[in-house]
Amino acid sequence: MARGKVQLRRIENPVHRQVTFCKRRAGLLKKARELSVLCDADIGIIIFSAHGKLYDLATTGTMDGLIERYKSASGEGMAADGCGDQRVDPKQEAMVLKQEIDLLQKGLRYIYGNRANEHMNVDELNALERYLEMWMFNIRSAKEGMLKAANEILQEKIVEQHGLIDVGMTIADQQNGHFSTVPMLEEITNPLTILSGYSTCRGSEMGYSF
Amino acid sequence: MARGKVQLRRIENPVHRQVTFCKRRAGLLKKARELSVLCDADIGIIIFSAHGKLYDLATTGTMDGLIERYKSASGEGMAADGCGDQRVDPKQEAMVLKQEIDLLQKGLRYIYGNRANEHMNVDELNALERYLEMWMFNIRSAKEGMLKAANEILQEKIVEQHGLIDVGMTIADQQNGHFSTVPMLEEITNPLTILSGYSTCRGSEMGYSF
DNA sequence: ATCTATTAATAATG
DNA sequence: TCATTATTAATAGAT
Repeated sequence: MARGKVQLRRIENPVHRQVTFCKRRAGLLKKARELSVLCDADIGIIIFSAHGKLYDLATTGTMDGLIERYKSASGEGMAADGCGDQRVDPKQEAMVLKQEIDLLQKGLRYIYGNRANEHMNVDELNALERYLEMWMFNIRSAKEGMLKAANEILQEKIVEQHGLIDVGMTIADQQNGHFSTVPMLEEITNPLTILSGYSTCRGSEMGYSF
Repeated sequence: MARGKVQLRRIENPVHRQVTFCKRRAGLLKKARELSVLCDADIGIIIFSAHGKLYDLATTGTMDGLIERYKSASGEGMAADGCGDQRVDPKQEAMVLKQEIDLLQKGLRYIYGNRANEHMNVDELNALERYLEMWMFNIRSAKEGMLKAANEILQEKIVEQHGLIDVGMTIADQQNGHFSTVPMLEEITNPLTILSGYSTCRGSEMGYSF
């Protein structure tokens, strides 16, 4: 994509190769971040340079979390369960949650000390910040008592867009045998998980500041 | 890269989002293959769609192989801490920390669990909110610190006197449009534990690289 | 590291 | 889903 077409083979000149590696590696990670944000995907990338140096990216949670999720997801594909919708799979949901908790815990450790051992990169900090923004938004919604109305709108939106009601609601229904006639925070969708109802409430757009 | 600039936020229209996901996912994997071939790199990519479907790529061997290699490579450099962290009273600290984690966990359960019996009262919500605010503040400060360090390396010239704050403000502003106040380092405290101090973190210590 | 001439990717559209 | 194309984005080569 530049002065001259590129041949799809190993670049022999070591200097050129190194330069291209840096540039394209940056480009690849940028693309991954964009895809993650634009399409609500969770992406992990592992890159070993020719000399064995590691570069990585996890757009959600930590790489370890993504790896665990990968192992469980890739392992189950060929076995029993047939063709259920994976969205509602509690295991999947749990893996996502676990990843996010991993990140929160990592953030805790980072903030509390032992900084020498904790290397959070900008991406992880950004992810953590996004989670906190959403979480805070939800808390404030609860406090302001606006949740009920917001929730109804949100649920309608979700139902019409995905034809799906969040898992938690179903579980709560089963556990309690009934559902509260005055829904409060129970109905809010996963605050840390972008794949659920989070659509109109980016923290950065809420106009709060401190 | 097409008719109209793209905004870096979640695509709301589900159809557009799905189409973009397919296209950009293909593009990302293609870029990864190219980088791998051109520069002799070993690359693994894990993608979970918003619906939890897994897509992956391993340019060399298997994903499991890359994962193993990743684990051994990232595991290095992790040593016992032992660094003289000046805590006041470890037991006191632990108690405070435990209380705060309990609160966070309760908040998590509250938001995630959809349990009618898990109602947090307003005081708890307020406390949780304050924690999150401070946490977020520190995260943004950390990001700012990284950028500032990077900037210093780049410019190799440090602004004099109060000029340093101006630099911080500018960078922070560019990073997130909603940064209302510029932190002064003296004021930054541990987000969850107000007792403990805050030590500035150099960006160079934090695996910041693009 | 930066700068551009080019190619490559892709958003909108059919 | 598949093809087209007007634009933007990425980047190879040069500095």
